[in-house]
Amino acid sequence: MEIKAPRGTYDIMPPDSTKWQYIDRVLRETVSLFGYSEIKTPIFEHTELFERGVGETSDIVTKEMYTFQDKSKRSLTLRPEGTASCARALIEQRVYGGVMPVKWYYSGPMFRYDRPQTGRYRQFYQFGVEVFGSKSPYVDAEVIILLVKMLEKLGLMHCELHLNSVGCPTCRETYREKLIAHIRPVKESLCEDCQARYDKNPLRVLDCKVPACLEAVKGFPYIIDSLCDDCREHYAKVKAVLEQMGIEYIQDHSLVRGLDYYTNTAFEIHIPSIGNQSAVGGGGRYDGLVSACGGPELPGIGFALGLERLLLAIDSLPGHQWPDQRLDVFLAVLDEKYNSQAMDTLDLLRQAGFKADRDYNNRSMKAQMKYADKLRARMVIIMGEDEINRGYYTLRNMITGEQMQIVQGELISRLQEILV
RNA sequence: GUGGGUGUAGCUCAGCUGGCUAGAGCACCAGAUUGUGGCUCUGGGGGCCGUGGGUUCAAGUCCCAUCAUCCACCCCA
Repeated sequence: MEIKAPRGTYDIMPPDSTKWQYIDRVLRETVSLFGYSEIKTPIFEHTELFERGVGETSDIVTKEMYTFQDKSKRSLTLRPEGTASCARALIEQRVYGGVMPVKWYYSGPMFRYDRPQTGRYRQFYQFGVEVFGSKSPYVDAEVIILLVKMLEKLGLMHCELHLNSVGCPTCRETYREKLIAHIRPVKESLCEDCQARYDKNPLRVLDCKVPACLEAVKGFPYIIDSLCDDCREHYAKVKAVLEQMGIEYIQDHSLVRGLDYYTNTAFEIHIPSIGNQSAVGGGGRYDGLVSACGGPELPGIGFALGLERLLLAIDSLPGHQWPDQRLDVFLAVLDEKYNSQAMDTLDLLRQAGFKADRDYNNRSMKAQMKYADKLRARMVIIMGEDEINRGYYTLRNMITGEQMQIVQGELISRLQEILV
């Protein structure tokens, strides 16, 4: 019986792994420019952290978590997202006692028991940022600017930024009443799920895609018209800064985040060309999170990018070329008896900073040339009987086909001339 | 959790209404070129036809189940 990777998981293999390295590198460089530092948290946490931090009524907590008991009967859960762990670390390490705000980023696997689909897996990869300790709308704007910049650096210039404000608990309550009043007369025509949402979390009726529901809620009141003075001002400032920076956005009145701790600014980035799972990134402000996790009242804001979806989006870019992986030098060794010289030469090449490799399977010259071609070597050094006896190297340029003989002492300097 | 599609060589797939030793292209290995890659030609290795059961003289082909995978809903990144 062959053992396979569990449902919804997959291996990232060469050559694809270089794409992942590339994406991760570009994202890290970009957040670093904005002053963010990396945080690495455990991949599993106490289940209670996610129940409190993500929201007990959310779909993630109620049906998508990988929860298990360890040998001491602790209930642990593989992290379904990154924000709760950041909040926990902030509290546990007493970071809030220091310089504010703190700006963190993380990158790694998350786990949700979902039905796998295009751009959706049970173990998937997210890259996220969090800022704790500032209420400034400029921080909201900076985070969104950063998000757009990260996508631009990956060549994703044409993304849809959806923006909304979900207000604070006070204005959300006012809005909730207005919305309920609007929906009540048409409640019977809603889908089953929405009838349940009507009682528990009516805001979520707004992002239901069932045609009957879309029709029923038509003309619904907008939450941004119910915001209190503070929230309205905050939102206006965020939008003003985005406009100043030339970032276009779509006011999306039905953008309601699924996680309970979000306040004020909410945003999502969509790339429609990758299909129905088009949200590549999303986030918002969560001023209630840290206290909900048992810490002090401390504002926060952040977002996460789905790396599988980013990769899909980059792949769908017309004419996009991933950076290619080439070998600088391949060493063709024509007889096993030259192995010890070959290892010295390899060492020399690598010390000089060249990506160098050789054949270890005692293949024929022809097979080694083919192998060098597969490895996309730019140069091949041939070490055969004549070379060893007379103290020179034969150097073949695999791109131009030129071939030359050089004395041993000049190998590195000649390669540097050719390859740099 | 709901609905639909698909499982045949490492990969992409063909195999009509059940009927000889199951095929192609690509990839891999070797040779043509006994010290030279990409092109061409020749040859070779490699399949319990996803798994289990059933119908039949006979199943890759039909039926059931199961697993996996893909697509959509849902949810989200």
